[in-house]
Amino acid sequence: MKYESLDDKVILSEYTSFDIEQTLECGQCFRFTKLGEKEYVIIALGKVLHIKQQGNLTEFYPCSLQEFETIWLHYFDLTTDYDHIKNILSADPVLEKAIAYGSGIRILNQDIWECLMSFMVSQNMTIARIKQIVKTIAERYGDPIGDYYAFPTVQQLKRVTEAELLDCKAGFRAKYLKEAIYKVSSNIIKLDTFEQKPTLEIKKELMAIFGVGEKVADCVLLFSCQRGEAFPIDVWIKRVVQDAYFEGKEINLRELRQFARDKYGEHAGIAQQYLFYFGRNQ
DNA sequence: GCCCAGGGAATCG
DNA sequence: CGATTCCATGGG
Repeated sequence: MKYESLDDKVILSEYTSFDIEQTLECGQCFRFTKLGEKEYVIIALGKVLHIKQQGNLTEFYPCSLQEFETIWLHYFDLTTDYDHIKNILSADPVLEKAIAYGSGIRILNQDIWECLMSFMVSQNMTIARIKQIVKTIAERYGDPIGDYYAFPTVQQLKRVTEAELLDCKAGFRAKYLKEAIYKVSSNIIKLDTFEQKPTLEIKKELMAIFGVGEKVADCVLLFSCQRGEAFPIDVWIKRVVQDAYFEGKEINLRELRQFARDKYGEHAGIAQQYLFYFGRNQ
């Protein structure tokens, strides 16, 4: 991998396993807009970033070299060796096929707060509607950045009422969001301590929030805490695994978790993303 | 109208 | 324990 600065752009080249479309459209984040073929605007970490891929080049703009190195290199997980992980997972024929389909997926390192709120919103919703509701919350309570809005901080959401969240169309999740805002804003849960905590301890803290179950906790662990062993199980992944490994037979969540641990181990999370992207688009 | 969506809590056996 | 039901809401 190489990158160089040119005006207000950074140009990435000589990389493997990075496709912006697959990375954004595989369901791990919700704040992006497609402008064209492999051209996107993403709103993250309080910034608006354009990304355009053609051939074996990726442009990031507006973006200084320093910003790229301190923020986006990590955000897009560009320092992780995905070829190595893919080699390990490809030993499994099912994964080999899923990887062939979504070979450019990378797991983003997102902001924990936004990730938690977004996946609380996600329960029992379609991806299109999740995007719409997260966008509404940002537009009503977040800071404007050009034509877009940053996802609001905990402080900015502190005084928001359940009725106002209902008005954002959060539905029955409005009271869940209130609960998360309360626990984080009052420091009952300290998100900035997660980095140095064991995975299971973080999971326990997250699941103590009314409205956070295993699925949402696993999404937060995988998409914002760099816990590659987390394996979020939703309706899609359940179907894919059942169809690919159990002849379509119904299996319960406990068996499914055990299966993922045994089969994919420390790379269960990325395996899950390959399977999700493959399953949802076939 | 009915069914389902990147679930989770409450209830029931 | 495991299984079922309810929860808001919009789109197919």
